[in-house]
Parts: sequence; structure tokens; C-alpha cells
Amino acid sequence: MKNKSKRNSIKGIAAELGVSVTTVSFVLNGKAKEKRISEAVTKKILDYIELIGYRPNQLAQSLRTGKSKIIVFMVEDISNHFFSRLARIIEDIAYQKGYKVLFCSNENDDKKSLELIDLFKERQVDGFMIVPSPGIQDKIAALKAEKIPVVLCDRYFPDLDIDHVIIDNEKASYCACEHLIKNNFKNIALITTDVRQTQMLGRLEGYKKAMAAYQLPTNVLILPYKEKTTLQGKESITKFFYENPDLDAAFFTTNYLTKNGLAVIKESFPNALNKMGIVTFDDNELFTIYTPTITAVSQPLEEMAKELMKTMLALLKNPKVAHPPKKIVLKAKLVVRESSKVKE
Amino acid sequence: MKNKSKRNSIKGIAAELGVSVTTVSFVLNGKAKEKRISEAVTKKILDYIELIGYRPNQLAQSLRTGKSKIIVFMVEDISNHFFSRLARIIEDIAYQKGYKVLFCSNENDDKKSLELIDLFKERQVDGFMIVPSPGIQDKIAALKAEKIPVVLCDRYFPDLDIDHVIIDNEKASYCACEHLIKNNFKNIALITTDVRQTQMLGRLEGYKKAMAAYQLPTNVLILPYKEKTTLQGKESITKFFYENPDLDAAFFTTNYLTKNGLAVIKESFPNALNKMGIVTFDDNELFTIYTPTITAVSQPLEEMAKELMKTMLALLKNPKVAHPPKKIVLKAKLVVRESSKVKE
DNA sequence: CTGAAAGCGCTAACAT
DNA sequence: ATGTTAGCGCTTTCAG
Repeated sequence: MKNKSKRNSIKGIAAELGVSVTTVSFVLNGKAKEKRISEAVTKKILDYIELIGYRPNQLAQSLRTGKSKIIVFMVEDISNHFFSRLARIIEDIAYQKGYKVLFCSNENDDKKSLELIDLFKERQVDGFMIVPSPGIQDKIAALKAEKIPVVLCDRYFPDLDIDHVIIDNEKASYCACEHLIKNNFKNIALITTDVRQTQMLGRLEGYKKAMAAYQLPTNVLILPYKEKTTLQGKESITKFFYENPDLDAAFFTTNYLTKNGLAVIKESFPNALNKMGIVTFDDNELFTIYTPTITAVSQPLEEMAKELMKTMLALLKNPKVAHPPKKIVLKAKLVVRESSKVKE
Repeated sequence: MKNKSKRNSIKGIAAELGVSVTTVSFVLNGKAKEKRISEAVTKKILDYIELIGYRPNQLAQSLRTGKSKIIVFMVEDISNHFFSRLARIIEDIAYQKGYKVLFCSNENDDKKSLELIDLFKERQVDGFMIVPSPGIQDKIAALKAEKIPVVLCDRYFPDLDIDHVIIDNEKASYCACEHLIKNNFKNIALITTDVRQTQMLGRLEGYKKAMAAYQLPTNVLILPYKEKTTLQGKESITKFFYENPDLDAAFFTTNYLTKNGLAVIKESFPNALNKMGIVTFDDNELFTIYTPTITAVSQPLEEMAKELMKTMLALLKNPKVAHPPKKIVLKAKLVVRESSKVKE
């Protein structure tokens, strides 16, 4: 028997078949016709490759061509329902197009983001799809300057001309609030975080504009991002509700806040559950089976993932060429359920 | 100014500094002492590297060393809460140890699994952590034969001597059932899928044994895996409940079944919600705020991830050496909540 | 039509 | 103590 380990390379194949590596390489890359390799030789090579189940070493290929066929999808937290669902869709599209996706979580932390980006640059990934932490504007600009494909997602930097796909947060928020208002809620709280990135600012703005438009008071609770899952966070919400007994509705700007908020309501204000209007950003299947079912601003995950990949693939095709950045703004959908119904 | 693009390699640095590539390489790899490079030269190189922000090309490094520092974590569906949470923990540990993780979803489909494995082998990943689909036993054996590190997760192949980390499904299931029984439920349904892998078989077996031990009747609904999220799946559950009006409790063997089950109960049997005993496999924060709160078999995610990575790292350290496979069986925890309380 | 050879960036055995 | 050099496996230019 042959030395298997040695045969698994172009060189080995060439030696075995008595042809040159060039010929093998051409055949492998479908350039047989173009380079006018004889039918016979082509077939011989193809058959042999089939026989030994040869697959080219992607590492070597990447080193040579400078393309790794890997793209990075950096999110806040891959275990967050919103991001993991996005990731799943992106995965499918990418694999279809011959790309692998490296997922990673930056926890919305600048240091971690920067480290990760550098790490992946060393690895020569072909592009970055990033849900950016607040302070990495310069790094993103640097990537673009280096002609490395970058697409931002969920939030972006207004000062930067970088491709991005986001939703119209302000409008989505405005609509959600208006919906509550039209259902007779008059004292609506906004529960949000101290994150000062575009997505959250937009949601806050939408709320403020809606309240102003209908001349209603604003009641905003801003929680530190760090408390997103802590007991402390729950306590702050509890306190806020106690101090504002007149509230008749609550709008949560992101899914982890909603979890905490619902927990607080259940624990400390059980009566409120059916009296208060409740709307949340980010949908979840479980909201359809909650009692009451929860009204949610549902982001178009499928569409976002598609646009993201479309934009990325376009950049990948021509990374060196300057192009006007694609700024894609999608619409979210308000899924009306029981929790925001008119109460008597 | 210097030609930046050219300087970003060992060769460039060596040229710039008038030393040899070897010296640079040694310094880079912390072998300065060992190879007795002079302090002065070492410092000069280090400083220069710092200055230009040089980072070695991992691709080239990998090609040379044969190690890519990438491990694969293949799960059923990365958007499934159970798997995405596992992934998040694994990600952290891996990065700490200098590894990146490529996540992918096989949808419990053999064809997809095999394709993915081959894809990643071409990419020379260092190891595989796999939640295997039912029919890839041979492929797993082949990987092991090739001395490629593999660790299975969540389920395994009893005929194969492969490292794995799983939970004691039978016992977890038995305990859950026993808990229901002790709370006076006498007609307990098991709602499961037709997946015939160890994890599901264990859960079924635990149920059967518990029912036998307490001389209670069994009521098993087995749903096709394909219907896991379809309307069809819901209809089957509805039908099952209609045809078995005596049921006083339901045990769902996996999280997507629970979602469907709760939906069905809410839609078609709203009274049952507070009368029936309900227990589910796989915990979810939302279960703590559901009404009633839902009793769940909670898998030790943190511990699973840690053991997985520990096992993988051990293999990685010495891939060529035969070793007795580590078969790690963890215990799940029953988190008792309102849904399984004694009803009157 | 096919082959020889350079080179992607890095490591490490071998030489000095 | 530092330099020379041979590859890792592949693509591609240039020569026949």
C-alpha cells in the first residue's frame, strides 16, 4: 500500500500519476478546459482524486490566495435569543455561498471587541459583520481604511460612512407607544438601559416624540447595562414601580429588560399584570403562550440576515474598490397581543 | 515612510533590523532565552514589533505547524436556547485557552453533519465537539482513527469508545416523573419525539421505569422530529390530549416540545393549565415568570461546557497518543416550580 | 498542452 | 549567539 499521508497533497498526486503539480492544480480548479489539458489526463486525475478522496488543504490555499473564506459575526452575546436567531440564518446563507462563519460575543465591551478584531485579523478572515460596542468607531474606520470588508448591524456610527443594516428604531418605538396611547394608556413608562448607542437612543427618541405628540408625561427608567441580568436590576425596576404608582403601561426596550420586568411584575405587582399595558422590543415564541400574551416589536430577523450577507458578499467580491456605503434601514413589525389591549 | 505592507512579516522585520528571520522568530516565540539571543537584540526586536504593531500571520503559522487553534462545536441548532447557552460558555473558555470556536448547526441531519465535518477537516481544525446526528457513527470512528480529537456531547454512540459528556437522562427523567407521582399525579403523559438517540431513549426509559415502579399506566406521544416546530406538531398534541381526557400531567422531553405543548394547552385546554401537572426538560428563564411557573429539568450547562472543553483540551495536548476515553455523565437538577404542585 | 519554479509567511533543524 | 535554508501545500507565471 501507498504511504497515505504523503499522497494527500497535490505533489503526491502528481508524483503518483506522473504528471506535474501544475496540471493537477489546473484540473482541480476547473481550469482544465481553459488551459487545454487533454481529456485523458483530466479524467485520470479526476478519477484518482475521487479514489483517494482528496480534498485540498484550505489553509495552504488561503495562505497562497490571501482569502480564508471565513467571515466573522460579532454580536453582543451569542446566547441572547435575538442574536442566536440571527446567527442561525446567517450561518445558512454563508455556508451556501462557501463561507464559514466565526461567531463571537463582545459583551458590548470595547476592550473585548478590539481584541477579537485583532485576533481575527491575524487569522486573515475575509470580512467582519459586527454589532459594535460603543467605542470602537476608530477601529471600524481603520478596518475600512485597510479595505477589509465591514458591515455593522443593529447599531451604527452616524459619523462613519460604513455599510450597515439596522431597523428604524425610532419609528418602531413611536409606533409601539402610539399603539399603547390609542388603547387608552396615559401614563406610559419606558424602561431602558444607559447604553448610548444608536439603537437605544432611537428607541428613547421614539418614545419621547410619541409622548410629546400626544401631550403625555414621560416616565423613563434608565438602568445601567451591567445590571441587565442582576438582582440589582430587578430591584431598581421594583423601586421605580413603587415610586410611580400611576403608571398604567410599560414599554421595555430590549429583551433582557423584559424578562426582568415581567419577573418584577409577577413577584411584586401581580395585579398589575392584567391591568398594565405591556410592550417589549424583541419577540419570543414564549410571549405567545404567556398569560397575557405579550405585545412585541418584532425585528425582521430573516430580512436583516439576508441584507447583512448580501452587503457582505458584495464587499467581498470587490474589497479593494471604493463604493458608496449601503445603509439599510429595515422596518420592525408590531405584533399586537393581549398585554396591550384596552383595559377597563 | 516605509512600505507598510511589506514590513508586516518576519522577513520584513529581519531586513529592517538587519538580523535574520530565525532570530526574529525565536524572539517572537519566547525562545529568546532558550536560544540565548542577546538581551540587546531581543529588546530591539520586541520594540520594533511593538512599534509597527506586528502580529504573526496565523494562517502561515498554522500551515507550518499543522495546528489551526480552531475547534468546531457542532450542535443541532445554534438558535436553540440550550445550545446557544452552551456555546456562549464554551466560547469563553476556548478563547481563554487561545482557541477560536467555529459553531455550526447540523439540524440532526446526517448528510449535513458529514458535509460539515469534511468541510472543517479541509480547514485543518484541531478538534471537534459534536452533538451528533443519529447516523454518523462511522464518521466519528473514522475521525478517531485519524487521531483527530473528537468529543461528543448531549448524546453518544454506546458502541463507540469515544469521549463524551452527557447527562444521566434516564435518572433525570425518572426523578421528574417520581416527583409528579409523589405530588399525586396518576396519569402522566410523556410527550417526546421519534428521535432514537441516547438522550431521548434515556428520557423515555426513565419515564417507563417510573411508571412501572409505581404501577401507573403509560401514555406516550411520539412526535416526528420534523414536526418539532410545525402546526402539524401542535395538532398532534391537541389530538392526543382530546383522546386522553384522563391525563392529569404532562412531561415534555425537550424545550421545543414544551413550547408547542404550552401553546396547545393555552389555546385548547385553558382550564388544564392550572389543573395539570407540567414538567419539561431544559430550563428557561421565562419559565420562572410564566403563570404557573414551570417545573423543569435543568441541565448543568456550565459544568457541561467545562467538562467538554477540559476533555477537548486534554485530547488536543496529545492527539496522537491513545488514551482511555473519558465518559462523563453529569447530573441534571429538577427545579421544582408551581406547575407540578399538588393540585386539589 | 505540460512542467519548473517562485513564493504566500512561518518554524526549526542545521550550520557557523 | 545568530544566520541559512528547507519545507508546510497551494497557485500561477513563465517556458518550453
